[in-house]
Amino acid sequence: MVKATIDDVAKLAGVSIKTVSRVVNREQNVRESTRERVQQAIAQLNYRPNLSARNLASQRSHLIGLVYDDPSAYEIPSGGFIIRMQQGVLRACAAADYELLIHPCNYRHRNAGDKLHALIDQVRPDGIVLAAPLSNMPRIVNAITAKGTPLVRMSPGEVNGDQYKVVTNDREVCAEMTRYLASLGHRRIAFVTGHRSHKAIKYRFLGYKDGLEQSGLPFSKDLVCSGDNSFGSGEACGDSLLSLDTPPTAVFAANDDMAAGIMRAADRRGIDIPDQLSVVGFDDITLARQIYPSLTTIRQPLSNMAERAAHALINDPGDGSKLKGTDVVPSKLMIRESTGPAPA
Amino acid sequence: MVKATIDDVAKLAGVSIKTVSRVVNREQNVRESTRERVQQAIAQLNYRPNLSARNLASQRSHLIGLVYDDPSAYEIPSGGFIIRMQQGVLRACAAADYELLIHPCNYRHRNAGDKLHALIDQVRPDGIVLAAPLSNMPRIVNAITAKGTPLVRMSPGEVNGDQYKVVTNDREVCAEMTRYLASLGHRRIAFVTGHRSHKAIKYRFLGYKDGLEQSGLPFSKDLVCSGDNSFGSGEACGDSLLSLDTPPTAVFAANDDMAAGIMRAADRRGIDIPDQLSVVGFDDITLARQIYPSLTTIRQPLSNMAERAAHALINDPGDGSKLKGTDVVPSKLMIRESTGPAPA
DNA sequence: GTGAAAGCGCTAACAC
DNA sequence: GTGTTAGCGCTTTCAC
Repeated sequence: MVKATIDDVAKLAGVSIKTVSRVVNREQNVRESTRERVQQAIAQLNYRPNLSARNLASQRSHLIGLVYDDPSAYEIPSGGFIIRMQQGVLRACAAADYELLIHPCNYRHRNAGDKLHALIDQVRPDGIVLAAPLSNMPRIVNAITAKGTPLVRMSPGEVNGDQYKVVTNDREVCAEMTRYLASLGHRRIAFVTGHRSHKAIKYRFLGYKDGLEQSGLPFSKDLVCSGDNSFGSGEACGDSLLSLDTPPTAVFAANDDMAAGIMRAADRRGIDIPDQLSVVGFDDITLARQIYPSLTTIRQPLSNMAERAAHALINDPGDGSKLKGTDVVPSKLMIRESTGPAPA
Repeated sequence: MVKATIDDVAKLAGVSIKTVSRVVNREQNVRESTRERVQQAIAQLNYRPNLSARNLASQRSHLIGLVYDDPSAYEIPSGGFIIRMQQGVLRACAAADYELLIHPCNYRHRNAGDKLHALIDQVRPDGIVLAAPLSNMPRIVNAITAKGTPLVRMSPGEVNGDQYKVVTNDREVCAEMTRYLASLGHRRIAFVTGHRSHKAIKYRFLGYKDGLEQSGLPFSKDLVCSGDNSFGSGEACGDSLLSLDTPPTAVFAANDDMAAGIMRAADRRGIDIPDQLSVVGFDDITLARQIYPSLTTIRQPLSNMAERAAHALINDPGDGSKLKGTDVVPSKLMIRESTGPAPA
């Protein structure tokens, strides 16, 4: 099957290639009858513009790059997080005839920036969606912006500048979850923090403190344990929190993987969830609905966030006028089976 | 930052652009001293060839497409499966300066083939890795081969023709797992089948039957339940199997998601795993290690399979001589906590 | 409204 | 070994 080119279409429609180009690119100034004739020729020949030629001539690639922390760097990559971002970006791409290129990036490597440059120079994506925690790492962000590639950051934590970013209401929703636990009668609510390099996760901790205060509960350092977002670190924190002289009756983990680890640690000790211990997480990954009891958590609208990010990139007129400001997509509580009234 | 072109490099190195091209493409017939001079110029200008120009001129894109069943089509996409394939393909790509384009495809849609054509015509990937179950659907396979794009199929089930394919030893390893259960004293071993559209999964069922026979156990239709690969269908099958007058003491599910569903159904009924019921799955997704008790399963080397598939595509000389035959990457048992001796 | 001509940055074929 | 010359298929001036 030989490919039809713009010349074939032009010949069949009896117009110049420029006119075909106009129709394909939906430009103004084409008579309706001409447009129809060209459309017909396109359909008949099953013509589709060659991306490379288009890119070469126009300096656009119709490709979006999604860059995220390389899951191979982790022992047990859960993946649900990544899949959901991909789905969001893919929705935006599908709607605009873009394709998606994925590029995991291991920020621990010296040459992470070089690899990004290779991506940008060779493929020239029209824009890059950068996921947390890479989105808060100046080295990574600069590697991209230095090349002038339009960039949207997801959950970058605190940021300077008015570059467009898509975030969620980490702090507010975590305060809400903490108040929910307090409303169930819990007075000793522990918190398991996330990875240091992930700035946005710090807001979850702040939200937890807000929630305690709003509920009139004291904050205690003893009830805070440092995790690194992994299932294993959740297990370890669970062990240490449950070994306390007066253990907590509820544990709030900064993500679901750690919450699952905590549940596992409780299971091992024969502690019943939710009768003796309530556990909550953040993200609402697939696992949250598959473990038993199912996990009360906070649904982060990752796929919507990613979709909005990609959408902004795709619809940027080129002067960057759309790529400013902050887009807040709210998260919400998902109450399931892992939480219940505080034990008497 | 203005991009350096091949002309800039040629000028700086004092050679023609063709020589630069030769160096970049590692062709023969360049004097070592010349090569070095060019390399230096490349480094100095931080030159990287423009993919689009290269593609346009050479008809190669340095892009690999990974096409798989669209997870958005499922209520709870588990994703671990997809992530692992992506990781494998990405390893092969990274080693060869290729980038990866992902293209979920919903075979239930009428226009699935059209979307694939759009991908192929516009982007012109140098090859496509096609995952199961799409790899056993003639409509999808033909949509790709009709365009002449090199294709590697993963786990296509029975196939005609000698097109290169990467598979695992489903049947043999499932027989092995069944024998393992029998060796634990189980005599009533149930099987939960996978989705009809997924041909390779049928081999798992055949392996189960082989294993029964090899262990001298009778096959009974009553102990077979039809699932569709989803967690929910596993739960449903678990319910129905555990309601039998003489329920099985072990259940073998054709994938991990369903095994997790079965565990959940058992949990609900207060049936202890593994003391009263052994459960095993297939795939070894992340979940297998995160549920409690952890799941005994079969580790499918998805990422290796995908890597081999992409590697073959990338290193295909163009005449398709490498893209023949079948590559069998063996799976292996992962014995964990969800299996134990049959109850007395 | 439409078309002609000139590239975009690279590789391929063929000269030297 | 190295350089020259044509394109690859499209978009972009700028004419008409």
